[in-house]
Amino acid sequence: MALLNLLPAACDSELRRTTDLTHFDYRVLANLSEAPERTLQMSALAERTTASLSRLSHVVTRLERQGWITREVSAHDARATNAVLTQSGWEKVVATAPFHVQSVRNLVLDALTPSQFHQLGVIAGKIVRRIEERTATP
Amino acid sequence: MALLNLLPAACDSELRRTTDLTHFDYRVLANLSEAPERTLQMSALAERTTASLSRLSHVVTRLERQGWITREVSAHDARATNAVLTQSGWEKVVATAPFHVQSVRNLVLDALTPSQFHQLGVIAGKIVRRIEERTATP
DNA sequence: GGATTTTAGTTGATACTACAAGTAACTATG
DNA sequence: CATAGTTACTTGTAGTATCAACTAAAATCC
Repeated sequence: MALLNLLPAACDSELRRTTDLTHFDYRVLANLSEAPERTLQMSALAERTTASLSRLSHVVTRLERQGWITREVSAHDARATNAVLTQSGWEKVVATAPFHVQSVRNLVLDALTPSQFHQLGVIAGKIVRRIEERTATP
Repeated sequence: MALLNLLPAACDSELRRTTDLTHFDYRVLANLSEAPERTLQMSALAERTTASLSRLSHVVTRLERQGWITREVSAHDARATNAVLTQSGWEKVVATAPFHVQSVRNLVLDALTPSQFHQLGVIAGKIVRRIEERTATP
């Protein structure tokens, strides 16, 4: 429980002191930056960041106001909205990435042996799958 | 990251559907219920729940309004405030505990082998200590 | 081919959290 | 013994998250 309490807060504050992004904001931008055309449909982006569509929508609205993302209606499906990373958003990601990498390295990687780090991945995966099972069929 | 996103939310919602407590609320009440005289100084309670004093103060205010906790000034140090679990608060913990236990069992314990569960404890401990080091001396 | 359901996303109210500033009591120091 | 500093906690504010309700487009079903 201490881990769940402290680690998100720590990830956030290390990032926010230096840049002005939430850790979640960063993940949204980073995911877009890696996508083809720097574009992802909202649903796809929500899945990759494990966020609700509602939460994502609010956050994208904010990031859009800051000029890092734009929205456009999908050509194939008029219900769908694509989030597109702007040039300015791309530059933001590039500028922020080193800080993010270092905070993760400091907080997690350096604290563990390589084997423990691997184990953590396996364990987290199992728990996450468990949660997804349970929330899929209530 | 998915773990950090999903697990707290999952812990919360399983508990909130059935009872009307946040997972953090529960931890506050549970810690008090295990303390001698069902009483803890705010600072001590904050440390046990790994929360800031500010956060705790807000939450205790709410729990106090619901009649589960009362505050009293410490006899030894007039700066210090003790949080005391009321009878009604005690009953709330007793009523809630089974749900809490089962949700943790479902979400975490059942997903892992005993050895993995142990490893998770070790790994979480190392990361938490790391965070505490880093936030102690900035 | 029109009615119903599902999917995709948005929005507004409410509630929680974090940060910063403030108060009051205690301690140490010259 | 006054005063400077620390400790313990509270409170206001502003930003985020969550939930429920809503709109609109697409798919499905007689």
